[in-house]
Amino acid sequence: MAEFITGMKRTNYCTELSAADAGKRVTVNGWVQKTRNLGSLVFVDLRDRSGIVQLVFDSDTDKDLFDKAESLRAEYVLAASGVVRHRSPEAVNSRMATGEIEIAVDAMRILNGSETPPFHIDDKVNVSDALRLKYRYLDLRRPSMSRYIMMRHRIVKEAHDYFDKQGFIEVETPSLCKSTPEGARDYLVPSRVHPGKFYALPQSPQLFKQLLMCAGFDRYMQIAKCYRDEDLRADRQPEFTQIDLEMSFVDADDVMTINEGFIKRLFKNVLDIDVPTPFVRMPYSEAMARFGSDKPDVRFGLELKDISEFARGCGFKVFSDAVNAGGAVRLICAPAGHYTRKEIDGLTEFIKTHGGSGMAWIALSDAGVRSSLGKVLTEAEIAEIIRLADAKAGDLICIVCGKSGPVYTALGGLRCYLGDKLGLIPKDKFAFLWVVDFPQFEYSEDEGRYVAMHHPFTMPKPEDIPKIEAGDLSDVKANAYDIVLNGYELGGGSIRIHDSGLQQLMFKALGFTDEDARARFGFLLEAFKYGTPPHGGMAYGLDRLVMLMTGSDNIRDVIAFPKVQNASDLMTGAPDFVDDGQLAELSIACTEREKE
RNA sequence: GGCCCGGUAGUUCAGUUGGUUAGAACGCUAGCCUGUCACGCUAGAGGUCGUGGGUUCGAGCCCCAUCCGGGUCGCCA
Repeated sequence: MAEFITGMKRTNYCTELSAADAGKRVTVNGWVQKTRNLGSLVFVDLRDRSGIVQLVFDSDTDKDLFDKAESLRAEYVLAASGVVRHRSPEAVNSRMATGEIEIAVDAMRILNGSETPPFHIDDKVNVSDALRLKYRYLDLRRPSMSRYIMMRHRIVKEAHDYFDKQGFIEVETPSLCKSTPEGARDYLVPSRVHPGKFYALPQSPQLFKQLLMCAGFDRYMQIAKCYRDEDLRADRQPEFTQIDLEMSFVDADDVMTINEGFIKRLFKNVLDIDVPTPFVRMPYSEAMARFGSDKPDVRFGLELKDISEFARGCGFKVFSDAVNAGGAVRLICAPAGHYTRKEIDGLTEFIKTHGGSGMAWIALSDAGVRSSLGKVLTEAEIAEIIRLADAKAGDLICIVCGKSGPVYTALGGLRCYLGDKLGLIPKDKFAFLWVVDFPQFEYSEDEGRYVAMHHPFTMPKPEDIPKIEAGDLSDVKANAYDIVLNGYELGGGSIRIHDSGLQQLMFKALGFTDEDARARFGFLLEAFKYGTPPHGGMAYGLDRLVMLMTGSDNIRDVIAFPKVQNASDLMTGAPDFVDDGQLAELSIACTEREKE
């Protein structure tokens, strides 16, 4: 039977205690990490969120209390009082923060028992993700996990503090919104009082923050929950958090500069790392050409090279056809290594699963040049590729051809894969940059029209507005910027359109009829009539930011209660069926469901 | 929607060409132990081999389907 805590509340967290506290009587509250029973001497490692301290019960301990100590099991919840004392020199544990001391317990209450947990609460223990997530509250007791969650708190606090100092005001925006047409799939919420109508959960507070600028708040920020009903990834959850901000009377430089200040302060205060500013600002076209990605990891080289001009006239029809069809032939040159045929085949397989149709290769081994192109190109042509690739003995040239986009995807992916595999990536480095000058539009094969690359409220570069008016959307640049860290898109933003005429032109360019535009965004166009200031902003993916700052490789680790790949919650079982009465109330027809 | 990897004790895993009673470590239970901190020693319990079919004299192993978990491409304005 559980005992009460009355009179035995914590005086200190476990790791607050040190040799300086010797002789002091303290009370600690926490969980039993481990007991070591040596017969007439019992040690208990007690854990709270700060860490571990050792409790001792020995021959001086009252008999009943000693028996109680012997009955303790892992994860029992204790309140223990006693005197802090030095350990004898040979008993000091230098691997432990509190290894110089222990608490000689003279009073203890068992506040709760515990069944043997399904896995040991310890960072050293490997446990499957599924089990960890089913018992997330136990997983979160592990020191590394609790450290992640506590660091997340500090990061959020830094964001609040910094932007507050810069004059930003936090405003909450609605979770029950109007469904937006373009972009990600919405999570829908049925309305009870409006049969057949639905709210959508916000993909971002985009329009609300623009309207806050219209309202004159000038500088807004919010830690905002966002929802996108798309498939998950290691760095993507359906429900995620943004550090969202918007500013009036600014241009893109102002937004970038104030955010460089944020990153600088954040990394200094949380990780004690000095991030040099300003960040490199790299045009989108350069990022793609050099790294095959709009979120390049610039911690290492292994850059792409374009050999389309050579390929156009070469003897290999697959290459020349690709170029003449408007595509490209590009390569990366992997540094000296011993590339076996099996490894090369593995790389080819990688290319095929990352959008490429195949991979040609040239290996410069000591024994001579081996190549998949030996039968289709002359020796001189192969020598020319080697020259263009600037390849040296031992290098492996990987060549991919086809439509430009897939070639970038495949080689950009291969670049990161090889960079990691060859150990070229300095793991302790944080390499920030801005990617700027994004295209305003991209052509969607699926929809057979141009769609907004960022979103339809993004300001085009002023000099490109005539192109939109002329109906040529192929080469319009946006006044947009992404902040990129180590190959991850950490956030992005833009200067927004604040003029109703220009906004209407954008909607028209995107193929919305006037009725469409009015039905979906009439409130925005309406607002633009009443003196909306020029404005712009950005949003960070907070979860990704925390993931990168903690050095974790999975976004689930920095979210207290995340979802698994099929977007379900293994702990609560969400989503789940609801009863027919609930559905009826929402005017939703009952569908066939599998009965157990 | 496609592709790849995985599912064996509470946990992490091993399990040979399909062949007797499916193993190890840790954990758990009981006993012993005064300086442990990966405590030690002794003994013990613990298995629907994800699930359902099939092939076979015989299936953890082979085949088919399916569920679950992970990664990824598409997707993510």
